[in-house]
Amino acid sequence: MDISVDCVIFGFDEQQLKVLLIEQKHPDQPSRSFKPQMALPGDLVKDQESFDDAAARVLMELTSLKGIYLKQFYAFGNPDRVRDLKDREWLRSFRKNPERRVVTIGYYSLIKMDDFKPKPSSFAGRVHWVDVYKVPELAFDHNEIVDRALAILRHELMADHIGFELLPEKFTLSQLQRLYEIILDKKLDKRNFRKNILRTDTVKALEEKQTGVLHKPAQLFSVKNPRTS
Amino acid sequence: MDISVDCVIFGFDEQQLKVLLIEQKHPDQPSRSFKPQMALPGDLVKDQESFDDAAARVLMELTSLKGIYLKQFYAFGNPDRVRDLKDREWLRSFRKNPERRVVTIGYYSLIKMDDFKPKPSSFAGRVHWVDVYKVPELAFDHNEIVDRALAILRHELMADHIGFELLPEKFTLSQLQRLYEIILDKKLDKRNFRKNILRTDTVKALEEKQTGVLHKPAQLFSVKNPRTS
DNA sequence: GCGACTTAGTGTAAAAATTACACTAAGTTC
DNA sequence: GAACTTAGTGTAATTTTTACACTAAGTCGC
Repeated sequence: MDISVDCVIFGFDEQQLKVLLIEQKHPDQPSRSFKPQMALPGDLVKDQESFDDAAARVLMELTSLKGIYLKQFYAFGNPDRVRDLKDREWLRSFRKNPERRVVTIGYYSLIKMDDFKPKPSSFAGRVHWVDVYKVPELAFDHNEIVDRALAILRHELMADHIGFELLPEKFTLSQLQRLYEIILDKKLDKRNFRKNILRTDTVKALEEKQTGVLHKPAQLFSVKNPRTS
Repeated sequence: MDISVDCVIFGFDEQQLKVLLIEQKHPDQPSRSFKPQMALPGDLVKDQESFDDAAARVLMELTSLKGIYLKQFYAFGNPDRVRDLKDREWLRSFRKNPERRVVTIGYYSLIKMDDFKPKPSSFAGRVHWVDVYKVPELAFDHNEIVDRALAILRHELMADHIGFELLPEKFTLSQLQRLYEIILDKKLDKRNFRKNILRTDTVKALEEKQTGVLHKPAQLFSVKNPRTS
C-alpha cells in the first residue's frame, strides 16, 4: 500500500472561488489524441515524511509558496478508487508499482491567487484555475475529494472565520461578503453581513480607501491576526 | 508503509464517559514482569478492505456489535509515532514487518455499555473501560488520538446532536444532561438544557416514567430518529 | 404516617443574536 | 450636471441565549 496526499488548493478572484487543477502528465504516445486528464495536485508520501510535510512539499513544488493555510480533512481509502480505465493506464505509465493500492490523505489550502507563481513540478503538467462550481470529471475519486473539501471550507468559514487567506492583505467588506456568498452559495444581506463581521472582531479598518473604482470608494480593511502555519 | 485503523470506542455509565482500552498482548517471556501496556483497539487494514470496513471489523471482533455509530476523524502520519522503546519491542514481537512504517486512520464510535459483550480477538488482550479523563499513558501516539477524538465528539455533540447512542433506548432528560455535562466538561443549567433539547426536536416523551428511584420519578424519553450506519 | 431527603419539572426577564428591510453618499464617465 | 454604480448605515420584530428559585413526587427510616 502506498499513501498519497492530494491537495485541494482554493483561490478567489473576486468573481469565483477557484480550485487549482493539473493536467496529468501523459505518455509520449502521439498516436493517441485525447483531452488531457485533469486531476488534483498530489504526490506519494515519502518514507520518513509526515503528511503535513508531504502536502506542504506538493504545494511548494507547484506554487513556490510555503507557510500558507493547509489542513488535513479526510482520508480516502475506498478499494474501488481506481475503477476507470484511464486512471489505470495513467498509473501504469507513471507509477513504479501501478498495481499497488494507493490511499489518499486529503488536504485543502487557501492561497491568494496573486501570490501564485506556477512552477514546473515533477508530478504536474499544465495547471488551471477552475471555477469550483464547474469542475470537470477528474481522475480517480478527485471529484469526491473536491466536494468534501468544499463542505469543510463552508463549515470552517462559519465556525472559525477563515477565508482571509483568499483575499488581498487589504480588502473591502464587500469583497469579503462576496467571498462568503460564493463559498456558501447563497446571497447575504449587506447590512447584516457588515454588522456580523465587525462583531467577530477579526478585521480592522485601515486609514485608506479604495481608489480607481467607478463607484463610491470603499474603506479598506485587513485581518487582525493573520494566521500563519 | 502499512495502514492501521485505531478505534476510540466511547461508552457512558451515567457517571463517567469511558473509553475502551485493550491490554496489548505481550510476549511470552515470564522473566519480564511488567505492567501490561494499554492501547486503543486497532488493526492493520487488509488489502482490499476500505477504512470503514476495517474499523467495523475491529469493532465487531472486539464487541460483537455492528451497525453502530462509527466515524473517521483524522489520519495520523507522523514519522515519529514510534519513539518509545516499549512500542518498538511490541512491534518486533507482533508484527510481520516491525520496521515498516505504520500510519493510522482514527475512528471514533459510540456504544451502549450494556450492549458490550467482550470477545477474545486476534489483536487484544483484556479490555478495560477507562474514564476518559483518566486515561493512562498509552502505546504509540494513542493518547493524542484519544484527545482528538474527544474534541471531535464535543464538537459533533453540539453541532449534530449526537450522543444518544451512548444512552439506553429509554432515558431521562437528566441522564442526557449529565452526558452533555461530562462530555463538555462543564455544568449546564437544567431549565435551559431541557428547553434547548426539546427545541432541537430530536427526542420524544414516552408514556412511561422511571421507577425504583429515591426521588420523583422522571419522564422517560427516546430519540426520535435513531441513527443507523 | 410523617419528616427528611433527593431529584424532576417548570417560567420569566434581560440580554444578545438573527432576520428583514431603503435610502443617501461618493466616486467615474460622458 | 446627470447617469450610474456600489458603499455605508439603523430600526424593529423575532428568536435565541443567559441567569435564576421553588414545588412535586417518589423512597427510606423512625
